[in-house]
Amino acid sequence: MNYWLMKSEPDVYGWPKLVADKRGRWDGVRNPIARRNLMHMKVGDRAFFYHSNIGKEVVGMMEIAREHYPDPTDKTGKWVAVDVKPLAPAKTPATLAAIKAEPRLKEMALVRYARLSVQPVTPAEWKLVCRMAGLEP
DNA sequence: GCCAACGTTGGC
DNA sequence: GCCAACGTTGGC
Repeated sequence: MNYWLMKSEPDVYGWPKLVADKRGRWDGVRNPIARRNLMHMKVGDRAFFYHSNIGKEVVGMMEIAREHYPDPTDKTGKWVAVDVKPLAPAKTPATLAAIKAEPRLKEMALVRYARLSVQPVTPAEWKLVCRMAGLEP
């Protein structure tokens, strides 16, 4: 199983909306590296939901529910979307500040490539962030 | 194919 | 609101 982190601005599409919807489409990604990551996702992979801009914290855990398919919001046919399902909310959201303060998370893509909206997470990083967020890994 | 100008993301 | 980092565009 692979682990990921996906960012969304909560005032555009936030965790509570995904929970209410029970399932969501992760679309609108327009960055080649993020696209490559989307294309590597398999059903059953886990992903953190990160609130960018407002909150700046990991607020929950999701599961990939459908592998990549053409993004319906994209006319060019170049970009892809995946479907996600919420699994569990963070009991104590893991903030960017806390993640940056943890030396073992120095190499995390969230820290190193701040602008990448879909990023891989290593198993070690996954465990640590889960612990910080009060999530079952 | 290079690179300057410009646009966007996202933290602060 | 600012700006650093980075991606994209377009002239050459």
